[in-house]
Amino acid sequence: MVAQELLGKFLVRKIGVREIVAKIVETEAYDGAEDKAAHGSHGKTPRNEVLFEEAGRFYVYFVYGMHWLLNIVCGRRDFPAGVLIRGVEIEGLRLDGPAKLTKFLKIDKSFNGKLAAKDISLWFEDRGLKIKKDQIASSKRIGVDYAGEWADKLYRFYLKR
DNA sequence: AGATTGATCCAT
DNA sequence: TGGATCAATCTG
Repeated sequence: MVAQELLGKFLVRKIGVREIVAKIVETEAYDGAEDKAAHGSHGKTPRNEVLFEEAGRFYVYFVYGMHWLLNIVCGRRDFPAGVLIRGVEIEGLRLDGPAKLTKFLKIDKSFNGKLAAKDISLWFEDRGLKIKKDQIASSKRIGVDYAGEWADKLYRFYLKR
């Protein structure tokens, strides 16, 4: 599952001459049109159409009138699966909360639909950090109580401290 | 626990 | 057109 593989990988954001390297420490998986908690479960709309694209693109959307959330699309084409980046660690500073990291990294809708790559100053790196299975914990996803049985799935993954 | 905030969606 | 909803955060 992609959500677990992303833990321990690095998200790199270049702002001007400065590169911010953020270790991914918390993710949530949203798995296809069947997942009632996922945006893709209500069909394709202008807002979520990026989710239906191929893997490797960013899906950035706005909620609660003030927060940008960063997702990476990881399903095949026309299968709306994505991983929400919920937490990162930057030089020992832990940013827990999906809107905190987007604010810190200056991520907004201009990244929506873009492929992760250096030419948009936002990309992933595998720096060879090995994550053992027993360092990964899982739990129910946050804020999706309305999703019925899907709200109880253990689709949230994070590195133990 | 409540206020905040605005894009989006669905019902009038 | 209008009101409810929402993958969140802050303050107290």
